[in-house]
Amino acid sequence: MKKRITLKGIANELNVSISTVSKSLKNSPEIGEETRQKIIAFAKAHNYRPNNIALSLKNRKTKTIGLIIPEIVHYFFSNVINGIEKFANKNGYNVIIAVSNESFEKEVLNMETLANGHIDGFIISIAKETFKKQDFHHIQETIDLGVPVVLFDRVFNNLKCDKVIVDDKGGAEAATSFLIEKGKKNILLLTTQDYISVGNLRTQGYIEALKKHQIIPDNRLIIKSIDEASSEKEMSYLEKQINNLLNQKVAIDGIFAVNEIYAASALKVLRKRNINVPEEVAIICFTDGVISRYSSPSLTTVSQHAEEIGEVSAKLLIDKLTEASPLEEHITKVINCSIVERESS
Amino acid sequence: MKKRITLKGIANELNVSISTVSKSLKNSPEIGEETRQKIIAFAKAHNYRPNNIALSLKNRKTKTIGLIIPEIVHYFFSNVINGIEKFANKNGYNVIIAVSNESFEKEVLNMETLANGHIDGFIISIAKETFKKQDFHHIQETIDLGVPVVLFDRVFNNLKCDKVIVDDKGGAEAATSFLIEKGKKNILLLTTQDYISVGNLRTQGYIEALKKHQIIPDNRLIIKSIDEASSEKEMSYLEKQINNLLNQKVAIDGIFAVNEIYAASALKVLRKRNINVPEEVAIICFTDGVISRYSSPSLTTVSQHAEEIGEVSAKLLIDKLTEASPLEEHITKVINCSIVERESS
DNA sequence: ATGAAAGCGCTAACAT
DNA sequence: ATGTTAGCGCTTTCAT
Repeated sequence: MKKRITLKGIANELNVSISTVSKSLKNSPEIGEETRQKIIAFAKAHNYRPNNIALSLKNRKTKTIGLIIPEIVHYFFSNVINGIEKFANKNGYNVIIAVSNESFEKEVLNMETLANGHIDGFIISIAKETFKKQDFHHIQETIDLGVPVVLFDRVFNNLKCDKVIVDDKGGAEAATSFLIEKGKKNILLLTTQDYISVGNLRTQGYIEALKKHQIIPDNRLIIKSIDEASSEKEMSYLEKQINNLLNQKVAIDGIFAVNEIYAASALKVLRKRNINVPEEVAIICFTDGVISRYSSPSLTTVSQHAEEIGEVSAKLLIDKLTEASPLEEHITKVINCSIVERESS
Repeated sequence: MKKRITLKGIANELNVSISTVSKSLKNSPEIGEETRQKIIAFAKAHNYRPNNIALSLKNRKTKTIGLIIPEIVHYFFSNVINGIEKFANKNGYNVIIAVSNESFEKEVLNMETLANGHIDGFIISIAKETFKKQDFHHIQETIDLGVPVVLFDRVFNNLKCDKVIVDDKGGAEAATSFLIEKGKKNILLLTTQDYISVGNLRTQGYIEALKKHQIIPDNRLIIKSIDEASSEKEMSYLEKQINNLLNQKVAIDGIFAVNEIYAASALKVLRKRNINVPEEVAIICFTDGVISRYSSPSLTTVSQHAEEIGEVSAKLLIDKLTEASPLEEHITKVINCSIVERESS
């Protein structure tokens, strides 16, 4: 276990001053050719690596980005991370991840620990609990301190910072229209309660699409899930609701689900009832994840381009960090959705 | 945008020395009650936060863990991250993530950037390409430098460090036995080529289980997938093979797949042929992920306890960092698998 | 061409 | 009880 060599170490070994070593390794023309070569050779031989911490202390730059997300075991978020990581690395930045686990307290704590010198800027997707509390002081304070912040997906409009959001309403409208254009008329919507903003937006998109096609929305065809902790419970609730509807002989020839899991629930019911997908009922859902890809039949989805969201977020932040973009101006990028067609439609 | 206040700033404002401030904030009894209170109050009012970077430079400790994984958009790995993150946070550590993307070069690069002061230790799952090259010098050098390393899942035995591995063989044996004990006799194995170590181990476990139950392994019942870049190609290859087998009227009443995707392929074929699961054919597979949970029928799986793997890895590393465990001794923890029963069996 | 010294923010041993 | 100082590793300005 040899210790990592420092400038001082090299200077001592070679009987020169620390600054001579520093300059040589930076190929400063100030230093004589011979000395420089000698120092460079020695440094290479001893595998010298500058201590980034020391650099950070001097530069006030850590070249790392703090990422705070509600959860990590999630197709959307892990893809966003991927996008951020890719772009950041390409630009010499590291990414340090903290998971809020949808908790306000953990979000605040995470920001505090990272804010003190560890990171140059934040990329955040706000926890559900924070929305419920409507308490964004921790983010506001960070911004006030001059630390650049980029919000993605779960954003709060009153915060003055860059934002990257998904065109949820537009995507939902496109999805619904897609089914209508396939000749479907009675489209069941599986969505969340209205206070969940993405669910709400997607519901709006669904209604918009119906109206555009002169279809009158039918309340019986809108099922709003309960907000259960466990997705198992949500699933069984939805299954029951769908079964009820079918038992009442309500005609359904299409289903638009605001996420994969809701679509999976529908698929389960249809399969048990021997209803053919897509011949009798076509399905489309949000989130282009593994469930959609590997279910049978595979599901047509609305892709949110999670990786792109990550890349764009990282770009916005790094532009601020490198002052490529003015610190006081803030933009909101809307990432469009696109439909990925598969067997279920 | 007020600047973050430092000890020096406080000292100046209050006309005391920096060390008086430092000591006060640490509640040192050396300092007089009155001065201390005054300083503490001032610090609080100005929202003083110590600069962690400066601390790191002094302590030679960054309180952050470097995590290097092959990919992040992956149920297993994202669960491991979750486990690491949880345990690390609880113990005051941050996690900085770098993705090798299965590339040797990126793995080496990632380690280099993080090794220079950023992190106290590494947790690594080795990239496929690194195994192909059999070049582990970057990890060896890190260990030689005295930086603790913990390897998980994809480990290389010759490296002297702590390791956390999955009991792949045991899990496969249990899975196969599980089907046998359900009365299944003709169990199809869907596995990878032998050079993929986990696939290989799981194949061994399958054969072991058959032997233990006096069943002679039948080569026709072992399908080894091709090693394609795209899982779509793999899927269609597997589907074709399974169809062939069924066309030849080879009897099959159980399927053991070494991962969810292979099981999903099988499910697809069976559904198209109207073969009932689990009545006619029971299915079990490795990886207790979302595909298994939300497919219909849902799949019985072998859970690898990814989160536990993460927690144990983090614990091993932090024990080394805090010298709770001797630096020169290395242990290998084997995490057992367990079966999660669902509809497919 | 080379080196000394200050300073980034903090701690701690050592004065006073 | 409070202050001075050195030092963590490095950069940079200002001597020599």
